[in-house]
Amino acid sequence: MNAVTSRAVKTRFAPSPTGYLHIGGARTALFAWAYARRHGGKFVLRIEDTDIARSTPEAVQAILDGMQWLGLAHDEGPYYQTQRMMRYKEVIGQMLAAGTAYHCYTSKEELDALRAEQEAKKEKPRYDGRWRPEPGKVLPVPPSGVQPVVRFRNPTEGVVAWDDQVKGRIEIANAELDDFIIARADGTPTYNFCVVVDDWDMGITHVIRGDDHVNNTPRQINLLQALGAPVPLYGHLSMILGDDGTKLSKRHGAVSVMQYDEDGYLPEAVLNYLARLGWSHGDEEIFSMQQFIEWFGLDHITSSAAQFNTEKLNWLNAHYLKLADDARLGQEIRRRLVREGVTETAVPDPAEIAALYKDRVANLNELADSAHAFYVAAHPSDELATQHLTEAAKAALADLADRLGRLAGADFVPETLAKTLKETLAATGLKMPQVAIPLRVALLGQPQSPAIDRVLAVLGRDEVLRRLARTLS
RNA sequence: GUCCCUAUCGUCUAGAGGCCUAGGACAACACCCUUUCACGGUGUGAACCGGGGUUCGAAUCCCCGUGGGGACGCCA
Repeated sequence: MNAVTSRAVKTRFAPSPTGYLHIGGARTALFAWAYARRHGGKFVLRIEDTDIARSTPEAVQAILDGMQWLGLAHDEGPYYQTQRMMRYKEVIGQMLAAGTAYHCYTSKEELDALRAEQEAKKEKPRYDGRWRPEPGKVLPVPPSGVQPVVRFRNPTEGVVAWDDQVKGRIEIANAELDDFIIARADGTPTYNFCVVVDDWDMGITHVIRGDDHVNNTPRQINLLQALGAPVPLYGHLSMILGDDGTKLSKRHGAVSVMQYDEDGYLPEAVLNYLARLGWSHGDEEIFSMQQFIEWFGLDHITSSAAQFNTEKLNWLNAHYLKLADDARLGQEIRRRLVREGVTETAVPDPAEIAALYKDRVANLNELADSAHAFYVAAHPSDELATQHLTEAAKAALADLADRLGRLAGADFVPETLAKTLKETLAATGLKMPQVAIPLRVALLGQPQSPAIDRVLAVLGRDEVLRRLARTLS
């Protein structure tokens, strides 16, 4: 057991605040979080905001909001890289003194020229080491008035290798790497350097991150070794593709996790979906986060990219909706109706409507839409009215209204209502659908609804009679 | 161009050399249930990228193609 694995597990999620928390970031966070929970370790949130031009406080807040909505609580942080500049400068100073880093005076223009030249020769563009000190090598004279960058003195021979916890062993020749910049001319440190110092200082044992960082890993390992720091274990998660199989972008798919809230998804459904995207535990499809934590491990993570499938998310959402507490759903209905300007939602209790509809809708917005007609009487379209509210139907509704009017409010329970309905059927000689469908149109403005006796019960005596009277007048 | 990763039903995946006539789930379709529409239940169709090896035996191991993705920044 090496120095890293003998330490208590500590993972991190390290987004850069240049936008919202999207679905790919959310899954990375979920896996890192679950791994820490699984092993009784700690989960760190670190905001990588060294790109001051692109980082915004709004984006930081958006990430925090997304994490909170998903319930992925961190144990440490959030740390901000912009608040750790002193530490980075200190380490850069040490590396310069130790000779593991050096000043480079090559200008951007010279670098561009070098790159163009290499590309013309079909070579991999890389820094040529012109300012790299070597024994016996005479360095150029530093041009006056030029602020140098600091470059890492990367090993030139051998290979960097690590056993990726999801992809298996990966080896990269040092010859493929160049002396990358760790501090810009203005003195600010760059990404690969900050990550290394942070992972070291924060005692990160398992770096679980996106696939796009595989190429950074050998550089980071070399840096860690130059610093004499322990090398954490790495696990690289493959990316999530959009619904259409192409890379997620803002044009399609790469929406904020908060958009899922907006679209009526339950966080537990999104979490379950994400957990199952690129990870599996046999045939298990539906499980709680508690169960997920027990099962989760870095083995059984798929190493190829996964395509996002909204249909399956919808299915999971519908499932969790059926399980959800009525009062909670009532709150969600209320929240959405208020947004549409429907503020009178005391009677009927939205929780009762939720109970009526939750096993027939796929998301909270559909639930709220269904509830809408209970608070705001909807006039059926002319088409529906001519089709369903025929003279015969109206006669039956009149008969029913008369019978319902004789019931007390307390008698408005499904059993009694079903019995009353049958009395009307007997009196008119009609079949159930011939009365129930016009009744739905009259009450809710649409020909489909849950069991009509339950709808009548939830709507209540006064409202039912009022709406029937309006239809019959 | 160079380097790295990757490849099972339309989609997410199971599969660790014989348990595979390739399993589950979403979606699709059919039927059943039904007071409408849903929900639900039952069932059907649907895949190992191609070519070479290794082996008594390959979806599984190796190599080569091909497809897909990523990286090659004084971005993160």
